[in-house]
Amino acid sequence: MIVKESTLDQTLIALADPTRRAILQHLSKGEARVTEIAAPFDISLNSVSKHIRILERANLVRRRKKGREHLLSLAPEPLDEASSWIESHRALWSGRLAELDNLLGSNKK
Amino acid sequence: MIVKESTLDQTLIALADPTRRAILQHLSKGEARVTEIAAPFDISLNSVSKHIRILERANLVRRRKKGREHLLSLAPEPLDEASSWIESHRALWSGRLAELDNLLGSNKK
DNA sequence: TATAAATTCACCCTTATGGGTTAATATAGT
DNA sequence: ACTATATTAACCCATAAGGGTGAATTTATA
Repeated sequence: MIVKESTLDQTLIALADPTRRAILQHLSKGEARVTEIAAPFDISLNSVSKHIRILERANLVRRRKKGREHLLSLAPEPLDEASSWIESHRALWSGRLAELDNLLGSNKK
Repeated sequence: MIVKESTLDQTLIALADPTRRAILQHLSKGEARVTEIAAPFDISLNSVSKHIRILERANLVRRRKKGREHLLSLAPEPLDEASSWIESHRALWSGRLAELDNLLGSNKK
């Protein structure tokens, strides 16, 4: 049973797919329509549409409608949380391992 | 069809689950057995075992057997790749958005 | 108004996740 | 040799992902 489903979860899930990372990279060049985003991929427009929904769920992408076109743009804020989680743990863990290596090293007879 | 299945994918998938992040956090205090890791959770030992397998698949956790006990320990290296992907894109995107804000700001009559 | 374009919706299929339970395996200890 | 412990294996179940197709919806345009 899912209790909370944090935004961090959704962000990491969204980033854990190469197609979605490519979509984000495309959007880093500026606003784009769904069809434009889909063009480089040889999967259906529909699949791309679903990937976009997952990116929206994670608040990594925003949509604004202009007539029949849906214009997508980046919203990088969620990356802050993901980045800080990973970065803080990375620092902590590397530190602990280094410390452990020291202990083992100095115990070596 | 999955073509490559990068280590970055596996790392992000592994991190995108709160149970697995909690396991990593537990392991940051040092090597531990599967049973010890499972204790704080009210899910079955078996479920925890599966989570650990996913962490191993991402090379975030290493296992060494000592008799009937399996001792798990952290291997933080994969975090480097994840961190650098996110961090570099975060920087890029925030930059672009700031730039865009500037343009819009200066165009405002 | 009729048609074309841009998207999504509603389905289908397959595979993976995350949970469970009940064996099976391997090792420790008596 | 038994028995208990630590862990995985082999299943079952439900749900979500990731892909597809074809219809529906909305808006632009001839």
